[in-house]
Amino acid sequence: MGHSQLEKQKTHERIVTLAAKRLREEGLEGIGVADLMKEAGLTVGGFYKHFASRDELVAEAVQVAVESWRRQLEGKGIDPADVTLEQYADDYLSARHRDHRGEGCAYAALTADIARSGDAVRAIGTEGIRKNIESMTARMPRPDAADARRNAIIASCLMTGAVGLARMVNDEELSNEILEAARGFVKELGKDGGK
Amino acid sequence: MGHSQLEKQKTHERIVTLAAKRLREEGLEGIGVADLMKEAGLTVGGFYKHFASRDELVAEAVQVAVESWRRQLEGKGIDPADVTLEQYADDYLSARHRDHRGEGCAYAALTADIARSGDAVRAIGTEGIRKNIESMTARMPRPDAADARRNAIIASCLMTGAVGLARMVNDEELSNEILEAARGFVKELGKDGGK
DNA sequence: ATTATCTATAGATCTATAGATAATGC
DNA sequence: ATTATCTATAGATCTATAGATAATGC
Repeated sequence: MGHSQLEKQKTHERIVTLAAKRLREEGLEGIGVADLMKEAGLTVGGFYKHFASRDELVAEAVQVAVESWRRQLEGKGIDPADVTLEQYADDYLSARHRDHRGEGCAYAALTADIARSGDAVRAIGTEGIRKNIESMTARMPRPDAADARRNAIIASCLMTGAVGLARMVNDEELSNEILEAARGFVKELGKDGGK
Repeated sequence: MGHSQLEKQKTHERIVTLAAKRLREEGLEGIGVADLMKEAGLTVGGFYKHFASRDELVAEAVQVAVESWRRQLEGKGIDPADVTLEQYADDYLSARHRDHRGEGCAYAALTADIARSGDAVRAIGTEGIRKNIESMTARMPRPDAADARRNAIIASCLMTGAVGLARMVNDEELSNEILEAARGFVKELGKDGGK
C-alpha cells in the first residue's frame, strides 16, 4: 500500500487498458468496478482515487479502445497510413478479429453501447469514426475521386457490421461466409475504387 | 386481480411487445423487470407467472423484435417479398429508422448484445439473419446470379452497420452522410446487381 | 505530512419468491 | 378450487464512501 506517483500512473494505465479489453468483451455495462479491480490485482477501495465515477473510467477506456488498432500497429513500427485497403480487409475481416473482441475494433464491439451512452462517450466515438473514415478515404485507390469518401463510409459500415454479425451468428459456416463476402467486396474497392 | 386465461394471454403479449421495444431502445440489460411491469401497468409479482426468468422474457422479446419488420408490413397488407431493394434501402436507411430504435430492426440495435447472450438468444438471432439474407437475395435484380447471395450479405452487413454508426454519431450532418452513402450503394445494387 | 491502497460497509437497485386478494371457471 | 395479480421482502450485486494502513517525498 502507498506507492509512488509513477506507480500510481502505471496503475491507472493498467486499469484503463484492462477495462478497454473487458468492456469490449462484455459491453459497457458488463463488468463491475470490484471485479475489474480484482482482475487488475487491486481492491475496490482504490478505484475512486483514480476515477471520479465508473462512467469516467468507461470514457477513458472507450478512448483507448478506439485508438487501440492504430497503437498496436505503431507498436510494431508500422505506419497505419501504409496499410493498404487489401491488408486492412484481411486483418479486420478475419476469424482472429471476430474471435478476439477484447483486442479488436471498438466499433465492431461497442457501437450500440456507445450510442446509448452519455455525451462524453458519444463524442469520443464520433471523433474516432470521423478519423477512421478520413484515413479510410486516403486508403482508396484514387483518394481525390468524388466517390472516395463515400466508398470509405461504405467500407466502414460494412466492416463493422460484418464483424458484428459474424460474432452474433452461432453457425461458424455462416459466420465465415459473412466475413468472406465482406472481405471480397472491400478488396474490390481497393482495386478499382468500386466501379 | 385474477383475470381470465384470455386476458392472461393478452397480458403476456403486452409484456413481450413492450419488452421488444424497450430492449431495442436500452439494450438487452437495459430495463429491469419491475420498471417494465410498471410501464405495462402491472406490478413485479405477476411477472414470474408469465416467465420462468428475465432471460426467458428476453428470448421471447428478441424473437418478436426480429420478426417485427415483417409483421409491420403484413399488418399494412404488404407482402415483404414485394418490397424492392430500393424501397427497402429508403425505409431502412432513413432518419426515421435511425431515430426510432424501439420500433426498428433488431440487428441495428442489438447485434452486439445478442452476440454476448446465451445460446437460446443467439440461435434466434442466427435464424433471423439467415432468413433476412435469403429474402434479401430474392430481392436482388438477378436472384439466381452467382453473386446475388454475396451481395445480399454485403447489403445486410452494410445496412445494420450504417444505422448503428448513424445512431452513435452525435453530429447529425455526419450521421446523415453515413445513411446517404449506404442508401446510394444499396440502390445501385438493386439496379444492376452491383456491377 | 501526504497519499495510494486496503478492509469494511452504507445505500441503492435488481431478480426472484412468499403469501394475500380477488377474479375465473368447474 | 384454481389462478392472475398484488404487496412486501429476502438475498444478491453494484457503486461509492469512510476510516485504517503503509508507503512516498518534502
